[in-house]
Amino acid sequence: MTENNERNLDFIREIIKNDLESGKHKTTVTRFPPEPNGFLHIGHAKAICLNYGISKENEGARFHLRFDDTNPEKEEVKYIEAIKKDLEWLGVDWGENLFYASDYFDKLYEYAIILIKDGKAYVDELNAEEIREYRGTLTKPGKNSPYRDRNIEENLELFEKMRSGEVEEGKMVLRAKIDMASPNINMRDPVIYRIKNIHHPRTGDKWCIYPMYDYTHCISDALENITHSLCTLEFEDHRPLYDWFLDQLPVPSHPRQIEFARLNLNYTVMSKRHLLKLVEENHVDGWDDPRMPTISGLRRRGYTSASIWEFLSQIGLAKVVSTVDIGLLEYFIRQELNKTSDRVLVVLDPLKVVITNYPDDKEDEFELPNNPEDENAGTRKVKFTKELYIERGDFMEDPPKKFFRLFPGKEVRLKSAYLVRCNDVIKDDNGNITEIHCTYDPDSKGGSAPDGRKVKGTLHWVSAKYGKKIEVRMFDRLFNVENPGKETGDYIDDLNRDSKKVLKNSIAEPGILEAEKGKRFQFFRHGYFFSDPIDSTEGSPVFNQIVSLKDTWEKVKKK
RNA sequence: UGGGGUGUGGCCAAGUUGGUAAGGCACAGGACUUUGACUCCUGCAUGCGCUGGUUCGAGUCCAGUCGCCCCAGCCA
Repeated sequence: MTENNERNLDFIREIIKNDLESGKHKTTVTRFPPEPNGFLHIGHAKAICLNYGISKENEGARFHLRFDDTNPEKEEVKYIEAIKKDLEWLGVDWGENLFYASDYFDKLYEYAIILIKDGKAYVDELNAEEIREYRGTLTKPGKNSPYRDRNIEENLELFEKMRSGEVEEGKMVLRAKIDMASPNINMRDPVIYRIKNIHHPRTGDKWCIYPMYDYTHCISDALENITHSLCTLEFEDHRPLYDWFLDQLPVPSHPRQIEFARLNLNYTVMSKRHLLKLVEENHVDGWDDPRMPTISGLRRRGYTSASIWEFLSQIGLAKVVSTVDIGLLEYFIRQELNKTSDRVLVVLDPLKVVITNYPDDKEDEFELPNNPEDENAGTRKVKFTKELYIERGDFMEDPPKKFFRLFPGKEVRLKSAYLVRCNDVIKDDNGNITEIHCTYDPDSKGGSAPDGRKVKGTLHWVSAKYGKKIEVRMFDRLFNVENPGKETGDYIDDLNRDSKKVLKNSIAEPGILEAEKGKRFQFFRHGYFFSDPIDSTEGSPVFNQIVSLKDTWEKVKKK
């Protein structure tokens, strides 16, 4: 399925192939550089899959994990731990190659001194607002700061004062001296160091000046001898700056930055800022809410890392801003779970059925295959009794055309048990159906009639006597629209308020109570479910719906 | 009105020196079916944003034109 043959390399792997063939590089060194200010989402996984994937494809290649921790104001240790956990779950092994941008603070500082000495950086005393004014606009060139032409000695002195804590926050910054008239705003003397009197999780109080992204990132890449620095499209404009710094400094290498389009999925949001808000305002139950597109959310939902990996390798890689249909992700998890998960009979919304001609004290025991797709999955025994439950939605008193489930006078098959025919509908005073009376065909044991008559509908069922109540959480898309916020202006307004439904009266085969945490099942005719690793307790699992089965009837009904 | 990108079917996405539009998902038929699932067949761009041009021949080259995305943090 995954054939990255010669001809179908994406444009980045094409570049790499050429670099290897030309001898520019002997192997590859790629990296994933998250900022620890939030949880990883599936968009990050695309970058991980790319960078880590490349390292697995080339002999002698390395993959680095580098936390981009240059802004202690936003970054927290808890995010570092969460990110590592997510990466491990995804199967990423960075070995010894764990780095932090803060590892390079000393080196970065030395390089800044070099820039100053070379007359390529200066200490600016303009305040933030003035800097913005002097920067100009997209169409108007900026103008030079009055502090731009200080002499080197003075710059050195002032920078030292910034470093030593003698300067108040916001009073001074170090800027690169490039070109205030550049059509590329990033080149208009970008700030490279700012003062922040904040404790850093890793360097403590050693520094009160912290380097900016543009300055830090390229140098960090260079120090690690990264060969191909892969990032998203919005950094395209930053590439000239990336190259500028590396051209000025005596760095050990000059990586090539290549940009690709980030992953967008419909019916969800994919920015850390947006996801953070969902968490903080309690629109979801946390970063790992099963409805979240975060790695931890997908994991909690029951997705496998293999299915995510498969999805990412199939969507391709390009520079066009695109939005992938979330249905494709669902396709891959169904594909995997169809082959690997045990089937189990679970009635989500129970409706009682009484088999009137079945003796009160009679019981049958049927042996069902756990997984018809896998011969090695074994079988299990399921008990059949006079009173059963079927799915409320599998019965209709007045059915539409082509409804081949149960209705008065209709015969259906109870999966692997008997053929039954509906004779009576019992209702309460309000007209609600409370139970169904059926008769069974004693000769149809196992589910097929000796006379060979064809019965189209097959329903799942659970014995009322032996079935056990379980909690099941059903999930729908988090948003009502494909592109949240596009029309309404605020994505919060597009939240699907019914995206989570907790079913507490579902009835399951008793065997499922022994399901260990984190096990995936196919609830027969429903979909795939995951025993929640956190909320499940011994003997009483709680299930999260991973994804439903494809439902053609649902589509037919709508017509 | 500045700069940087990008436009191939509903959604992704191949298309290497111009030679006559891969593949996946979705969708529509059909077969099979004790999951209306799975699986298996079949169909699905006379056209590659648009207009011209070069050429025997253009998604691929040239010119022009339109649309969309990103950039004015002491965020990354």
